[in-house]
Amino acid sequence: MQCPLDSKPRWERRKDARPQELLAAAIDLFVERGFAATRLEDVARRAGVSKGTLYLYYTNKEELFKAVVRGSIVPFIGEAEESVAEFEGHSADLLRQVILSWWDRIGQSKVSGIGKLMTAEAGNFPELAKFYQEEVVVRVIRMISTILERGVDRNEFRAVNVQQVTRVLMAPMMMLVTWKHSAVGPCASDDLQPQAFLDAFLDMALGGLLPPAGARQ
Amino acid sequence: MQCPLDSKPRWERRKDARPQELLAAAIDLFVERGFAATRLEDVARRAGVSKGTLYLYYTNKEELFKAVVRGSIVPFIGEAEESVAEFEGHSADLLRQVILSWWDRIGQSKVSGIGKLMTAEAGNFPELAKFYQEEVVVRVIRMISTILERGVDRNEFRAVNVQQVTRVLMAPMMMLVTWKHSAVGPCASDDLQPQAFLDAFLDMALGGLLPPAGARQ
Amino acid sequence: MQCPLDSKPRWERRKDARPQELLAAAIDLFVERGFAATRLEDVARRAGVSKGTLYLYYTNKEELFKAVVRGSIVPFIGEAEESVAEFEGHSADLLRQVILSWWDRIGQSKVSGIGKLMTAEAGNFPELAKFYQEEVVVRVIRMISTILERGVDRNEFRAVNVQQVTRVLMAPMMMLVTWKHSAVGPCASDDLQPQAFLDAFLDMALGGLLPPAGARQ
Amino acid sequence: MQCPLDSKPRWERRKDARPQELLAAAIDLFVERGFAATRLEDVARRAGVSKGTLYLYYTNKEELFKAVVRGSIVPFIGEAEESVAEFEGHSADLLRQVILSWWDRIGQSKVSGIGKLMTAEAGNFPELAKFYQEEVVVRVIRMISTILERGVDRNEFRAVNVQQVTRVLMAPMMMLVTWKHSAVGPCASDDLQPQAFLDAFLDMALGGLLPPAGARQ
DNA sequence: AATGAATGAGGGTTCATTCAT
DNA sequence: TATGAATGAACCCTCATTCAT
Repeated sequence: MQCPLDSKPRWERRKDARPQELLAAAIDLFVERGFAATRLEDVARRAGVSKGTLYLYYTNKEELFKAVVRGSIVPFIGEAEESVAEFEGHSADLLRQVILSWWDRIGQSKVSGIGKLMTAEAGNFPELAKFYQEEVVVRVIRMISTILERGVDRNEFRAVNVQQVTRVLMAPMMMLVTWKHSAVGPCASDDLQPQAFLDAFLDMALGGLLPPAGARQ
Repeated sequence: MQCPLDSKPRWERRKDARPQELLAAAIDLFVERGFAATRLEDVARRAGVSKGTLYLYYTNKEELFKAVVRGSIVPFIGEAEESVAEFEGHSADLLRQVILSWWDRIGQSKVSGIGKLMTAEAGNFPELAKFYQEEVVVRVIRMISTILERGVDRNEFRAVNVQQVTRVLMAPMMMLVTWKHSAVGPCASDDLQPQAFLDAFLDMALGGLLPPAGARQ
Repeated sequence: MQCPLDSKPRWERRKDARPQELLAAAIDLFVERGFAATRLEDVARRAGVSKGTLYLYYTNKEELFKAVVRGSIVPFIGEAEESVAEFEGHSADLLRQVILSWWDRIGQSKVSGIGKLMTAEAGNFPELAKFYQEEVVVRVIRMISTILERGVDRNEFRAVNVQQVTRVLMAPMMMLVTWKHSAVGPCASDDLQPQAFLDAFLDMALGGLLPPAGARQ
Repeated sequence: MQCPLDSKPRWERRKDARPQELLAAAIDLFVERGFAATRLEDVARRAGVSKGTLYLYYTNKEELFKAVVRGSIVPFIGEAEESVAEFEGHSADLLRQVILSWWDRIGQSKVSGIGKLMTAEAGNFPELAKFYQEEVVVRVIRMISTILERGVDRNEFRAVNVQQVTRVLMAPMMMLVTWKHSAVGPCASDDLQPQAFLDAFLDMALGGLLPPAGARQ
């Protein structure tokens, strides 16, 4: 950890770990079964605690879900926003870096199932939808738009319609993780080749964004 | 009675209409809330009947759902398969026709919400997943693959990897309807411009399929 | 029937047969499943009529059941009572005749299942219990007691305790039919040999009733 | 608390007692109303808990019923089997002892109503029938047959047909408890004199089993 | 902090009975 | 007379949430 002399007794460290264990269990089950179909008793059991204990840390199911999002997707977004703000190179590299690190940190992991889940169940849990839209979707859109605008401003990208291209860029990523987590769909699980998909997607996307060859400096 | 030409009593006409009324109510609610979250009592109420009446027409919730699929998506697939078998022109026109008629008949309507629903809940309802995969997904894949193979055989398309391109073609369509029915996502509902999206998609798809200009006859 | 020139058209004869067809269907199902577990819809279907039609003939489930009893067991009791009243021979012969004709008409047929059914479900249907007790049980007890008293009066039987012996005589008969209709019990269905059982029972019963050999005239 | 020797808190003592309280309530109602007609809510209420609580202890209605059987009849059978295996005296005494202890532990109590219930409802609940046949009926038959064989082997009983006599011995016992629990039947409840019935039955049974006086040692 | 027993509202399904035709 | 569509109360079972310990 940060403190190499961890002065706390093992028992207390265990206690501190509880929320993390609960979040880990929760994300597994939420992604596997969806929000509504996940039973808090199962979450508690998987975390090795009792059902009542769960309520000591999270007031209810929705708060638990929010905590899952806050503990997984939101921090990534924060870091990505920072790296966008600090980046100094070519906007195409920035875009590629953001997408690949998204795939590395989110897309590949269970966390990406949260996106599919929200798409499916937002209608039944308006407060959750609002939370997710504000904490995740809006920030992602803003971040990608920012990259595009940066690229356009710096003449590294063509003068595209930023709003639409933002959506065009997000769509295939969403699709990729949706299929990855679904039991039906055009891709039997072993047919899905995410890496090849990503490569093709990036080629296409950057090909569409970079200025015509003749126009480059 | 009031209309002497209609020999059926009003009451019996209702009976004939009931299944359709129930299916209409069911599709509304299934698409709005998902399979698990839809209460049969609500379906019944929306159709203007009592809970018990629903069971006169459909054995249980899963059968009601299957009936919805059989009454909306499956017939379209059948017709599309026929039109593919009978078609005599250029494969690009066939592909365009199938996709546009899909948009017309399925994509635009509530029915398209079924796809999103199945993607989300298949894991929790394995029998439904099996049904949908067999009755819909497999047939759609086969149909699109058939079109691609036809195009390749007739030298109207390039010699693409049919299996993968089938998936690449399906993905944006799925995405389009998924966002259309979701309360969260990168597209606020009024930002989504399906027609423009479709045009762009078809341009891209056909651009990728047609042989290089020099090779065309 | 009584009128050899049956002037009624076949269609109307059919109508007259309805109640009998319903009773036949009802007894099948009541005996097979019990009173509560029998669905009137099944009764109607087996009789080849609609559920509503059943209610034209019997006001409700309990009345249907009573009609079954009235149409099967009660007439037999009436005849048995008559034959008891008219009989002129030895009381042992009378008892044997009554028991054997019971076996012939009731015990062997489905009707005997009614006895088991009432024993089991009387507690849940007090009105039915009252009806059955009055229309069947009390009359059977009275009839057998009458035979015993007749035998004792005529010095054909020993001076037994009529009340208790009545029960002792009824018990094995009830048992026989109960097992005949049950899916559990000490007798796998093919082990039960009713005829042998009856012979043994009659030997025992009459052996216990007839006066000691030395006392006979 | 009030009793310092009892280290468990009152609340936990309740938890330990719950299963027994629920079984007690269940047996009352099952015997009173039968399996199908017993509502779990009533069982719960009679045990002083809510409907949901019942499911903390028993997975479903059938399991509750099995628990009732396992907690009442099955243990008795186990003990009886042991006492049969260990017994060293005359087989007639063994038979008498087994029957009288059955009457003491089962016949006299509500538990005996289970037998009547199963006879009546086995047809509608095949899994329950299988369970009861295996756990109870088969073992009882085996036990009684064992006693009879023992008696025959030791020349304490005549060489009877063991299979049939087993059934003949069981029949009156079944009948006794069936009437005891029934609202209809030849015995108004206050006329039934079980003790006298048992005495007569044992006299008869042993009379039929013991070798003729002249043959005894 | 931790437990886990208890709750009770709610959803799927069944079926006797009614009633317009 | 005959139909069968419609009803609605009832029952089994689930699960988020509470709370005494």
